[in-house]
Amino acid sequence: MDTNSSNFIIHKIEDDINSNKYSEEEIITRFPPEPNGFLHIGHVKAALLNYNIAKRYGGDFHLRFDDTNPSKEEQQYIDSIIDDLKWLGLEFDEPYFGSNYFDQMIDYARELINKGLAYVDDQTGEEIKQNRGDLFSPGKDSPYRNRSIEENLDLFNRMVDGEFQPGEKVLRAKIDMASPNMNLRDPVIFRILNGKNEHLNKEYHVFPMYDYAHPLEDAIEGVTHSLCTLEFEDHRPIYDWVLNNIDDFKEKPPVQIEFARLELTDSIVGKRYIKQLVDEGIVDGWDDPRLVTISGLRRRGYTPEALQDFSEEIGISKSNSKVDYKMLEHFVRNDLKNKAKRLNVVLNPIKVVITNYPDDQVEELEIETNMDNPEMGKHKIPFSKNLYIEASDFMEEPVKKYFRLFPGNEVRLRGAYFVKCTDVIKDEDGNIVEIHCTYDPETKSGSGFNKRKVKSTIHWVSEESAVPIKVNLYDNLISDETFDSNNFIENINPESKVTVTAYAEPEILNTLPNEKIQFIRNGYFNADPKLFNKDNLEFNRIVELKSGWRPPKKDKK
RNA sequence: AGGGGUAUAGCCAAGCGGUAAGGCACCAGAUUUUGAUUCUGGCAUCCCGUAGGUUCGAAUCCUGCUACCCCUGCCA
Repeated sequence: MDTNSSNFIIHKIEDDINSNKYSEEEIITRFPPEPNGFLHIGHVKAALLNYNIAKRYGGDFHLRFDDTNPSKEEQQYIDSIIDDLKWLGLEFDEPYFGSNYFDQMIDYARELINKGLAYVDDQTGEEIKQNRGDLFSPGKDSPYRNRSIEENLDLFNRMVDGEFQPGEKVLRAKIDMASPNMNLRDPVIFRILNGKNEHLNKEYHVFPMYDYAHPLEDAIEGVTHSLCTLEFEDHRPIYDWVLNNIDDFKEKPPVQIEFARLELTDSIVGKRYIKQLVDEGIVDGWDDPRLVTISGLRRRGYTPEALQDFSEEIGISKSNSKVDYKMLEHFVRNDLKNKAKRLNVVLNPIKVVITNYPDDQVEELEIETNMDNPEMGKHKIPFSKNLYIEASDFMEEPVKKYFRLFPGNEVRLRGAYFVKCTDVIKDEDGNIVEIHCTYDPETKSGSGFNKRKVKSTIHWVSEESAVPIKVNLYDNLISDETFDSNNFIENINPESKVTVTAYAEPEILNTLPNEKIQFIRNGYFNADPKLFNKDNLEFNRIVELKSGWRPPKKDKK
């Protein structure tokens, strides 16, 4: 299944299986997003990691919404997360919700109070902060730290009942105000928020904090291995503390294992930053094709297979790293090369006239839809006297090693004939208006002609039958060097999206929404399902083709 | 009285005491009706952040050092 199987996480799990702590089928993993935004490529890595581990052992995988902060969470995010994960290819039962366990969490808090391990603190937020100390000096005990169990219980019950205002009181774990680990300096475990839990449709006056809620959510669901990102390493002691102090779970608590989050060059990964782009209207929405959100990548035309392969290949480790964006692009190309229709589409046209071709003749030529995948069959393409070719496929004064069209040179028109450039027609300002060529009827595609060879094949469309289409050419939103978390918005590439009108062969009219098409020599494109309409076709470029040759830079003086 | 992590090629990443997998990128060549794809070869020649140590043998074990990342929300 997964090739990169021998990593440190698998080792730990395998140890647990070999020592009979768990049988293979008992392994349960979970992917726990907070529903406060859309999923992105980083979540793909995390979700797939958890999912593939559960699959590997025949255990269970849970999608669980970590919805402990009602002020940030919205139904639209829950919906999108489910949709995106299903699209990615994950299969799971009804999602779990952390908020379903609020009543149990409140009960467990009473257990902690009864054990003298939690207390109600009346300090203000500012006082708590002051007394926490800092990285180099210990904190000070709260004056309320030694209240009696009875008083704590009474106060907590009144918090739960809604007798107090937000900020008035919190419930804290009684651990160690002098711990070198800040997370252990009596962390707040319940705060007062007079919010309605939308999902449960029930009023709550206290909401649990992540550090308290997460281990309990895992334990309640029977999760065995709780995989999270590196920044939670310092939280592992509190994770363990909570479970070791609750009788129901102290026997066989889940273990937290951390791995490095995904970073990608030339892109903005990170919900916080993506949300800012969306909120400020810099992109069109969470599914803007320039974003590395799952929905953005999907709209751009990326496939689930490509994301899965990518995710597999980047591996899992604990070192902070930044994966080259080219790696992602490689896996879409790789997935699409045998799936996409390959059509002649001219992005930047220049007119060609075949001077020795009959004026009104139109030939219906047959052309393979994907030369590397004969199963995709053939389709018809009309050929006539007046054509468009790609401007970059012609050079009036060719540079060395240029073997496309130039005066006196002969090339093949893909699926048609050899043509030789005889003339270049210009207007009074010296701009090229059209290129005149002659064709050789003997060289018709498929005729087996082999008396002479050409060094290049170029794509074309006939002027009369060309279908104008709208094409969005995307570039990265930002370059790796310009990413600065404080003011990255200033460095957004204004040309990250450029829309051009292109000319396509008529076969494009048989395109379906979301279908992938390779525009010969111009890369892979996706029929944007959101903008798709038969009278006004719009495509997004997924990724460019690799090019063994690029036109030389404009003369640098 | 700070604590917790991580260092293997341009970028990811295997490796778990027996003599540096794989992928991306890149380079060279072959095939090619897309300068794509495909194929072949080359890409860490006393080397695994660094300095020592243990060992017949070290990227793997030990010690010191250095660099980078995370932590002082009633966010997750």
